[in-house]
Amino acid sequence: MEELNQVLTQRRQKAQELAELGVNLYANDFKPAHRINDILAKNDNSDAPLEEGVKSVAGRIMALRKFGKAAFVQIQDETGRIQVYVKRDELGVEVYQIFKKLDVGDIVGFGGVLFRTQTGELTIDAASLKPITKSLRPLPEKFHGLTDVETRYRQRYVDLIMNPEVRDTFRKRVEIIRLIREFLINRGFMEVETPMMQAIAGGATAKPFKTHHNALGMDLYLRIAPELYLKRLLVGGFEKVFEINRNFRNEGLSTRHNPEFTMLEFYQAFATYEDLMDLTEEMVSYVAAEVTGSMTVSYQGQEVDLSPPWKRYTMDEALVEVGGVDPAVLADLDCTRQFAKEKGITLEPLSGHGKAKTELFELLVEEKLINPTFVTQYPTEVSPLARRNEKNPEVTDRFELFVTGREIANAFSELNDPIDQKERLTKQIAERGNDEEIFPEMDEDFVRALEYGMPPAAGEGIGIDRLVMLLTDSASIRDVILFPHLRPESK
RNA sequence: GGGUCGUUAACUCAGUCGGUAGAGUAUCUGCCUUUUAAGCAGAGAGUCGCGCGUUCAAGUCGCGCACGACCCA
Repeated sequence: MEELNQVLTQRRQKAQELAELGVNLYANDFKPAHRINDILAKNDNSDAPLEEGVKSVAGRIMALRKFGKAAFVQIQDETGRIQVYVKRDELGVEVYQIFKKLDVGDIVGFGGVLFRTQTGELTIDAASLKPITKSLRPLPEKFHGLTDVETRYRQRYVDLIMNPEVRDTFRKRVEIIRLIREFLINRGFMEVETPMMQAIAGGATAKPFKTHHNALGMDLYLRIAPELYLKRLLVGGFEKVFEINRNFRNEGLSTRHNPEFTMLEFYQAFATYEDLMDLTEEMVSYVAAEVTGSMTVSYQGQEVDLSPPWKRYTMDEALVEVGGVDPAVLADLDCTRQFAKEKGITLEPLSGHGKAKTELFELLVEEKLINPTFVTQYPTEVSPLARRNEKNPEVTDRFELFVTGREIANAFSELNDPIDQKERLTKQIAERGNDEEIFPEMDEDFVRALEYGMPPAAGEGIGIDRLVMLLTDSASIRDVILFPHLRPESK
């Protein structure tokens, strides 16, 4: 138990004194009839007469300016803040006695009629007062608020009380997800739920979290991707499915990585990756316009234009046009490898042309793609689950979407040839066989599903956290996750 | 994993050359019935992240650790 300092002790004493005055410190019998923002909105014209009648609101005291026998109180509910004017002569001596023991941070209810102060501020003239919840801890200072990022993440509840822009970011996050759902459902997609705990962590290459099921006596992994299950649903005959849910990857934390993060994955039968480029353009620009009211967003000082159509490059085109690479270098494997080496890239002896190009792309091109850009024709070598291009089997019918230099989406026409798929998975497993933190295993059931026949389809994953970062101008993924992972507090 | 920076009152921050710690807000007391970071007068409040070392003396210098931020891998 934390030792009580002076301030905490005084709060507890006040709470005791209020209790002795007959106040229920944690009452739950006050039903506010109005929300603060509604009152503000309906009375925002300073020339028009104010609404008549008693308003009742409940919220947290955020500021308290006390005079001898009167006071101005700022109270905040979920929707906003309003000022309340409290007078001893109106409330009566006994109620005012109780009022004087209230603190910033307490939750109270007020009833009264509206008026404007001499400076024109809309104010409730309190006729009644109801203490609802006593706060035993002081809020941060009123001018600077709470700025310490560690405390903001560890005590998000205080962050949310103090920082309206943080509340706004998380409202936008919810809205973005709602709009995506609506968009997909309106186009005939069905939202599904697939296992978060999987016996084989497939669908991506990443280190999984391991857990154990006692009754079954077996290890399970938290999923790194839902992909292989969503494809099983295509086999089952559902033609347009999506899932918005958490993936878990047992890797480092950074401004762009949280061990659990939210992915949208969707799959559409009889569609190609080109269809998904159109859909993605439409969906993201629609969501952006709805959430921000504009097709251009400012991200960390950069202007980003989201209006469609978006630029589309093949990887080779992007290397030449954006990365400034000589086309002759890309034409020949040895030239490409040599060029990559000059750029400081170390390649495994067995890695081929595609791997070299992808490394060069990451180094020379990615960070330059500020406005939304689709990059297509990813090498087959780095795309184990994607369908080969009919004309050039070295590349796949795949794209990634980049905005502000970051990957936002990854999509491809899905490989549905079970023989090819099994070979590629076998190769992939062999390649990562030495990493003890990855648990490679052939998903025989997935291959069996493909053997029944999966309709041709295209699928896509969109990192929701990164999309929310873009649309809320947030520098860190921790600013768009309510409770980001941190190390335990020391002590 | 490496580098840089940070950690001082509940919050936001100062702290000089190493000499036993300061401000504003918040809190407490008194005055104050239209304030807007309300005002005036007074008071209390600190394990200077943790540990070890150097020194007569450490918030300050050194080393280690913890937590966080940013950059790099």
